[in-house]
Amino acid sequence: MTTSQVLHGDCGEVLKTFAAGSVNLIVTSPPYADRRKSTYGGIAPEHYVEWFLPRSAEFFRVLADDGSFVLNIKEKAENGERHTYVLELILALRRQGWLWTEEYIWHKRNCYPGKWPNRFRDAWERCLHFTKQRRFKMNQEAVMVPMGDWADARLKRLGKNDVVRFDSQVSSGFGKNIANWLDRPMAYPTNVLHLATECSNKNHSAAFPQALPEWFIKLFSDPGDTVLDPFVGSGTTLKAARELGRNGIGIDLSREYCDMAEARSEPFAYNLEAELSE
Amino acid sequence: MTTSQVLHGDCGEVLKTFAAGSVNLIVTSPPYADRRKSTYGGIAPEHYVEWFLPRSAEFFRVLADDGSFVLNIKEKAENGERHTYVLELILALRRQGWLWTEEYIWHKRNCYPGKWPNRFRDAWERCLHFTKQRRFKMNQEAVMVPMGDWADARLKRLGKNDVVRFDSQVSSGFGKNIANWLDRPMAYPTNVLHLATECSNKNHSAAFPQALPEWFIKLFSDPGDTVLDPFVGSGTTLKAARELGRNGIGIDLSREYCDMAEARSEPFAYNLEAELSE
DNA sequence: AGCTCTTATGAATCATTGA
DNA sequence: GTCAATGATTCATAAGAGC
Repeated sequence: MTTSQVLHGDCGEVLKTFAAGSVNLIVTSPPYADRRKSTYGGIAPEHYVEWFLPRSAEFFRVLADDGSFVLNIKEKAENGERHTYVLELILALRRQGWLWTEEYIWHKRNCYPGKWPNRFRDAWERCLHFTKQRRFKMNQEAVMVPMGDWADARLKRLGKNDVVRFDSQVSSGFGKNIANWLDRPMAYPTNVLHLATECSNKNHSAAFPQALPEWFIKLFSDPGDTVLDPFVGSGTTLKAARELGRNGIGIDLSREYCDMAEARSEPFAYNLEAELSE
Repeated sequence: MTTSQVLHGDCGEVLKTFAAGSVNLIVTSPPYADRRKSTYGGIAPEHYVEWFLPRSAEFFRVLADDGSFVLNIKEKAENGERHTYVLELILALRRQGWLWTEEYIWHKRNCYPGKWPNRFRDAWERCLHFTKQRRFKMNQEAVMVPMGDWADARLKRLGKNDVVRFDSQVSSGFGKNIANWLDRPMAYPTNVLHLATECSNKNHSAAFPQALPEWFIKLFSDPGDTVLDPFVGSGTTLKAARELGRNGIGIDLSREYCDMAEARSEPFAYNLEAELSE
């Protein structure tokens, strides 16, 4: 039996009540600089690192030694330039003791529209992977993908509604009907995740599609483990954790977000069937 | 009439003979840390920034005020961690006066194989875009891509040799037969470039596929402009520049690479027809 | 031509061995 | 101890053979 709980407050404070090493995986998409002004006061880019570090110190303490910390983030462009606070954050986290193990790329197929004279639409975000040790828990087989030439052969007789499309060969295989492929030869994915942003039918800004935390939860935790999202927002990470048989803990400064996350991660919520049939 | 020339020597020295502002675009893939030991002696990661900065100072001087500098690079993983010298290089280049305008992602479809306990195969590289001013030359229309639904319809009756394949919808459209699409509705690409590494039939390591410099040359220069590759290697950038009607200048420390680049960029080389029919 | 099959090979990374 | 060299692992392509 797994549990989900949502805690209200600043994760830097709330986590102080947690036992050291009590969390197996942290997956989060923190408030970006100058965003979510209502809840976090809109952290200025220049102060982002100093705002982040005391919180990541608690992440380090509560994370198990073989655990992983996955940080989904992307620097904004302002006044014609990319900000450097994410680069500085990576350097600062290493000084705090984290190992910068890998940088995964989330390639957003349908990214935000727009047109500017000096840049194209931004179609990718960083998923920074930090660990405490060089050896950590990694279930590579849990995210394997059908091999390339199968997709080739299959493509020639595809109908328009075949959901597979570009998911398979190109990338890490977030095709929804991946279960059909289990008898095919499988290959390991790469460090580029290729999936669409979720078209949110709820009335809040969808941070990331559920497939994103799902992938990392399958990869870096076992069933029965505990997954933490210290900036839980609308609760996508908790919902993914619950559906994969992991215990979920979410924290958020906003009472409104906490309520929403709790509703979505509650197994007997009124909209369970609707969600499962997605 | 455009020209191509290849100069032998260290770009930091050779460029001192160039007039300020005489180059419109710099596209290069420098030797990565600890790679290409035979020619560059394998720059150690710890000294990469100090090795790079005097050379990029010359890049800054010879680049026109509305020009661009595109740097293709990727940090290596060693002892379980990603190195940070590329992050430090970005910060150092900004201190040198460059604007870090954008970071494009080159998504390599066929990346190097391998299996390790702590990471997947690396399928992407950075294409860092630096400029001297906030307003610079950018021909967005030159790299437009056919829109999704047409590519969708087309895909259903594709033969294996139809070059389009996954290029179109997913990404920035490096399909070779883009000329066929001119009457189609077009869209602007994103900052994720999606193309395969070139399997080189020459006896040297192919740095990047020709489509990569082609894309940036079309985007950030006009016909008749001058394109510089200060680490020209096998000469892919020069070949792309010549075929797009730009003047090309290549520099390399290795006499062997210089000869190769010169042969490939020479319009009346013996293998011209073979190259054009590719 | 067009298709299928085989083979070679990469801007790689890690564990192991030996000096 | 540290450091350099070697082997194991892996898959999307191109190129070539055969039909």
